[in-house]
Amino acid sequence: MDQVFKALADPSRRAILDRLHASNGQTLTQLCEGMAMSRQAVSKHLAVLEAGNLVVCQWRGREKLHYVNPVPIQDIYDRWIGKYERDRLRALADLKRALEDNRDG
Amino acid sequence: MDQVFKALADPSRRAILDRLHASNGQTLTQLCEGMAMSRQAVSKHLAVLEAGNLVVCQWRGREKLHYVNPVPIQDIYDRWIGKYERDRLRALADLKRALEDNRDG
DNA sequence: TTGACAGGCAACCATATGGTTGCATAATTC
DNA sequence: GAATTATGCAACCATATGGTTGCCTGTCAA
Repeated sequence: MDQVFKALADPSRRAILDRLHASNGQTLTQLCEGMAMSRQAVSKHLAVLEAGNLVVCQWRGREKLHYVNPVPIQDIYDRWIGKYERDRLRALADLKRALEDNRDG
Repeated sequence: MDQVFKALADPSRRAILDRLHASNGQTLTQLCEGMAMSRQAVSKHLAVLEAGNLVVCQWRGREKLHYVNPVPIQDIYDRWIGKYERDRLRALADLKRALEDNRDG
């Protein structure tokens, strides 16, 4: 779980995920196009995404195809975001009450 | 948005959010209890959470009360995770097909 | 009014991170 | 089989990050 959050923390990696989301199964070279950094840098980012299981690879000859794996993102929602969403109104009410208490006192 | 992801990337900060989620409106000193690090470290983490607007503060005398703000988390879901969730089945189908194509070829 | 308490600021440190370059290896293609 | 293409590995570098310690300020209570 930590590796997923870590992987998502970098904007370049989120950009890579977005590109794969737009067109799944791209090679490293394809992903490098228009990425304003060296192939090695992109490769490292992909390694981090793989470590977080956000991207899954498939070798075809000398090409490495990259696919988005949506499962960890779903997990983050289920185990983490959903929990906060559920109590969203309560949290906002807490904030509001704190502000009001302060105004009164 | 980037600051929100950055804030969520650290396990200590997620722990702080969880503690506030369990009991909202805690002071710095309260949050430090059982946190295996100095007050300054916790204070820095809270500053990062505030920068990402995940935590909102309210001064009461010499005490600083901390409240979870659920809005950025909701935003992440709306603008980011939801997008991937929507195409989850398609992405999984992509993966499956890639594996099968490889098996055939 | 003096001491204790809650918190902030600044300097410092070790390690993690994001990036680079150079070279090596495996698969194509001519 | 030789050149090209796709990728990996390793060393290196600057900066970001997470942590510490020491000291300062403001508030509350005896």
